[in-house]
Amino acid sequence: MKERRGVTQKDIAQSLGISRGTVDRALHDREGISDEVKLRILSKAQQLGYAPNRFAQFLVTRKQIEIAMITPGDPFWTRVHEGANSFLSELGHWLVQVRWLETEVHDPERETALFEEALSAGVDGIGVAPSDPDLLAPWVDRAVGSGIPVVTLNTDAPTSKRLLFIGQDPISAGRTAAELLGKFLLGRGRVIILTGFRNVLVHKLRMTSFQELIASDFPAISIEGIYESHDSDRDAYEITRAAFAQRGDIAGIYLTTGTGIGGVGRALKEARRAGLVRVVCFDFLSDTVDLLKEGVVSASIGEDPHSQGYQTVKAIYDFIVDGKRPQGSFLYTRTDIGLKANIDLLLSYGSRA
Amino acid sequence: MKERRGVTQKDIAQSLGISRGTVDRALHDREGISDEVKLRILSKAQQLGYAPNRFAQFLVTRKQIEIAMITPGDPFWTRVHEGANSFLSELGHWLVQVRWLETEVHDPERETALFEEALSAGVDGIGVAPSDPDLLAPWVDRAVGSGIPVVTLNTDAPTSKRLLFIGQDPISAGRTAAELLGKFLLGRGRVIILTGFRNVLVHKLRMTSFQELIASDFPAISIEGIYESHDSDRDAYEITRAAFAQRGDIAGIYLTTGTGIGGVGRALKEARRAGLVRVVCFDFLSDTVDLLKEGVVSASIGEDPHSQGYQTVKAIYDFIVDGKRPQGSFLYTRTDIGLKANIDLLLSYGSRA
DNA sequence: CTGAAAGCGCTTACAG
DNA sequence: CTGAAAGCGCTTACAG
Repeated sequence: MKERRGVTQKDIAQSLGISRGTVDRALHDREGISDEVKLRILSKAQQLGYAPNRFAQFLVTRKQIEIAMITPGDPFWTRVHEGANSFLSELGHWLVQVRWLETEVHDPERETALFEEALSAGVDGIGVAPSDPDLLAPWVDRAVGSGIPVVTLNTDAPTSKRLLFIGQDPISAGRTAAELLGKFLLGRGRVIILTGFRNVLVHKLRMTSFQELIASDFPAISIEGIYESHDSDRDAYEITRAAFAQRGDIAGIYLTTGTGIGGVGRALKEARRAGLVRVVCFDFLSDTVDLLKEGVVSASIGEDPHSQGYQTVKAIYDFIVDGKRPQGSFLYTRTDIGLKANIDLLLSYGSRA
Repeated sequence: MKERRGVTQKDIAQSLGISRGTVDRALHDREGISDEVKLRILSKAQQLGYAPNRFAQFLVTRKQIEIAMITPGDPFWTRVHEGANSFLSELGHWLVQVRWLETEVHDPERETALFEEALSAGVDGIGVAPSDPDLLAPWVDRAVGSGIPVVTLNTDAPTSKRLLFIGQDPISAGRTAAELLGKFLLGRGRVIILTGFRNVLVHKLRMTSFQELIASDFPAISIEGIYESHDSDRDAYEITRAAFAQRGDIAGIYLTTGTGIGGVGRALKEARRAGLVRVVCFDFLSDTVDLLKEGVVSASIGEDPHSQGYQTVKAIYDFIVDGKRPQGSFLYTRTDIGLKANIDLLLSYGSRA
């Protein structure tokens, strides 16, 4: 092993014949230093290629950043948590602490209450998956206004002043689903769409981008119906059952969400169409994984929850410690494609990436 | 921001009424300490929940690990390098330095020479992608024997004493390819296989696992021929051209490698079969990306080069600093599926994950 | 075998 | 506005 030796404040002080305290003041823009001396120090620092020794800094300040993560707690979010933790390597845990505040899946009131709790606890940054973006936006703006960076993950609050959104690009996601289903159907046949809620932006975008790509690249595929599953297995079951009762020649099903697939699968099995109808949906929750392995779901599209957690903590950390702003205001995670043959690998990998 | 305060050596020393130097000796198994005192110190440390302050440690020792990475330098490997660098976050660069030693794509002599160079330069760990595993194995064993951990990435040297192999599981990869092509062909039709070299283990495994899954899950698909492309565009072109001259009803092509796809594409275009024949291949090199976007390649399977670099450095670091051995002796990266609709996202993502 | 002291590079009071 | 000193938690010689 080698020894690392860089330029120190002491080096700068000596080469200028001044004290080390003054050098520190200049470097950190602290009070009580003349402009002239400051300028000389800064240019000398640049000339020598000074870089602060982070280890010495952290040793003396012992400052620990606290980041609040406000998200639901179901299995999907467990993987987000794992991702956040993996940013905090052995060293990272000294620098950053994550405070998990668990909401229910759709409980905007609780969410704002937790947001308020985080602020009053004095956290240094917040990651949140807004279930009601408009309701949360003023809270986000308040935090950002007082210097607390907020990153939205998984779902955005686009009208707010959040630093960054991290999650899937619903348009790419819908196009990927369309390309898959189009290719699985050899470019022809009848398809139905089950969307979660028509007025949820992400569901809408996953749907319209799907329709557009089908129309342009697979004109011989017809979309026979669009239904709201309300993210419920029961509704998805009824819809699928009714659709097959009405016409038996449906060749493909596109479900814009990760929930409700259990109902689709049950209806297909009952209609003896499981494995014959091509089904494309989202996420790798346990129902989906089971149905992939049974051959009932042809493919499912992931949104890389692990990376959503990792990148959220990283973005907040970089902003607080280095004042680094992200490149754009969106960071899109990848659209992983899960098949029967690769789903186990995709799942096992997340926990250690 | 909060202040972090943990248990220190000083705390242990005071509570035992001894000096701090002695505590340090016990904690690090250094010479010159009685067993009795050592035991008392260790149990007190445990009792208080002592954890060394890494920042103080690194500040005083200023030890920097040097890891040699011996790999080719083409675009694929650039992404491996990016992955390795991303492990070295701002803090990591103080702790670890990576020395890149660039080989040619298939030059075993140069590889062993570079391996020797790394050893005599006194590096602390080595990552290598062996082009001739048997030739390199004794060198690997020599390094490991003298305490220098070696990780193979992308290609393995299974008979050697390497700490870990990081790369794609060729069997999962072949099965994923088979499932894709099988589904794209609706389970029937004639397929040809182009493999790189029959005697390269990875190519062989990607081929046989493909054949097995086709035979079991898609019995109506017939494999009409198996050819060696020698990883060359020219050979791949000739093979494809000849195959289509012989019989025009080939519905699918499986290429077990990432090189040679340019030749396949050219032959398909000339035969006016581009976009009609389903093609599945590997990696996301520029030819492949272009052909995906043109619709000539239906899907390509990636091996996550970014993560191969990241995990290699991480495994070596963990071993050297914490003595941590990996769980198993294989770490399989994920088999990303690239389509026209998601390929840009997959590529852009690597550079920032 | 054990202790006391110096020093890694920085920040933070405290003097002047 | 500037300097001298103490101290963060550790390791490393140097005494005893």
